[in-house]
Amino acid sequence: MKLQRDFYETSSVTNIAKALLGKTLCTSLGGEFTSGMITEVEAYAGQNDKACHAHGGKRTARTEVMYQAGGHAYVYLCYGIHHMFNVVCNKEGNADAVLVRAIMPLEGKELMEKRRVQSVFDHRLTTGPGKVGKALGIITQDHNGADLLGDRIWIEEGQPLSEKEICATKRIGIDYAEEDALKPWRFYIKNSKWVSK
DNA sequence: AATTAGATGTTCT
DNA sequence: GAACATCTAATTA
Repeated sequence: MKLQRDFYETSSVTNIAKALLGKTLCTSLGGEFTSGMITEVEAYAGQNDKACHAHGGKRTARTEVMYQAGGHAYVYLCYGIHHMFNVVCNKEGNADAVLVRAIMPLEGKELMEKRRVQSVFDHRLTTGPGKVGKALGIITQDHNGADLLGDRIWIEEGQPLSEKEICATKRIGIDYAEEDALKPWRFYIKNSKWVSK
């Protein structure tokens, strides 16, 4: 069952981030299908969050997608190499987003391996934002702004998780964000191998 | 085992 | 030009 628009619009980013854990992220690109369970995410709270590209209500051509209604994909090219996949949250005009940092491959494992050009199949395949994008085939900005209710990229209902299985810590790689860098907005599934170390 | 360099696009100084 | 929501491979000790 594909998640509907109100899932992305009716809750706060941090709640959506937690709710996304255990769900199934699917892509069907160029006739090739892959899916994986979301095991690690980070919440970015738009205007109020210094770590977010759109903090303070800033708008650029790149961040424009984040201001759309929840349920769209924000694909961001980082360091000129890595494509990160984000889920846009909240209503149109807000710039909240959830970064998917790690998944556990379910279907299309061979395809992911091929895309990553990595011979061994272990947890390093899809643990890390740049790797997730590559494994899922999101390697261009073509998918920036894609509707998650469409048929290229979407999220389905997955494993129900209890609060006990969810762990919250501070986010990674955003030291420049001062006090916001300490916010416990990174969530992952406890006891899962499929999270970045 | 731990640190470093290098790749490289978008945005801001 | 510098910094950045990173990853890999090579080098160091």
